[in-house]
Amino acid sequence: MKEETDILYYMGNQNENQLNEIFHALADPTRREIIHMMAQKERTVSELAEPFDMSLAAISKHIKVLERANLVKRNITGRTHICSINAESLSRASEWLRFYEKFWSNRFDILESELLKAKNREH
Amino acid sequence: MKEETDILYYMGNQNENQLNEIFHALADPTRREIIHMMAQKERTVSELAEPFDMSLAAISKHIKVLERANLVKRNITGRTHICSINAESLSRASEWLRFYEKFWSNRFDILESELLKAKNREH
DNA sequence: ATATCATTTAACTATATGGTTGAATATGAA
DNA sequence: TTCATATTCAACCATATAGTTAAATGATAT
Repeated sequence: MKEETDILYYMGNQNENQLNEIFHALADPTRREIIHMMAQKERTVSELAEPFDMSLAAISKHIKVLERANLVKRNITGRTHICSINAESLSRASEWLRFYEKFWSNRFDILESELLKAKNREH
Repeated sequence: MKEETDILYYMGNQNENQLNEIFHALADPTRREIIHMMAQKERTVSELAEPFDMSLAAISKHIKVLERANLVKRNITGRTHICSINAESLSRASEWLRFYEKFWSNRFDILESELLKAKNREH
């Protein structure tokens, strides 16, 4: 039986796969910079490519990785593709992290209160 | 000149490298499960390896990746290595994500209030 | 119709990753 | 000392990743 605290159970497997892709997408500094650019406003592919010393094809691939992770959505109008952040995926990763941050710090709170109780019993 | 909103500037380069490693470490489901186990209590390497259908050496490598990302710290006592979460790195990644979550949703708030103003002017 | 612009696709390369097995290291116990 | 335990290290393999260049697709503009 899984415990209530088992985030893996709570989240299910599809979500697990999505986390793989989200974190993998975020692990590349070029892709994070792309997200940074999109955070301010939507951008076309060539706008996103401009600051990088890298082929358009390479950026195209990076965007695809972000898309696969659902971090970016693309709006095709004519020949230009306009990319924007999908914050839902950002928050999925964010939630995962906050869960463990909190879990771990709770552990210390509990530890601390146990120590306190023990200390009180000494007297 | 960088803007105040430029988290990359604010964070510096060392931090950037750490983010690469943190997100990369988190992109693997085995490593996330290892973190999950450690969230409850500290664990030895073999304890961490036990639930996986994988060699100890493989888990040893996974732990090393987590260590390199500063997500895990190791306490060697005799021949057993006790691993625990280092929440500081978790929160570094968490901060990064929250920054962009917030940034993006602010963007919509601003957009919305602009639309509202525009609407009011119509009357 | 043709040239140009925005972007993707395909084929290829080098390197990184995640796993394996077998040997090495180092501590603990008999 | 000898044997077992906990863990790492080294060499290897298959696959994935991040980049390249050149060609293909598809929409605009002339």
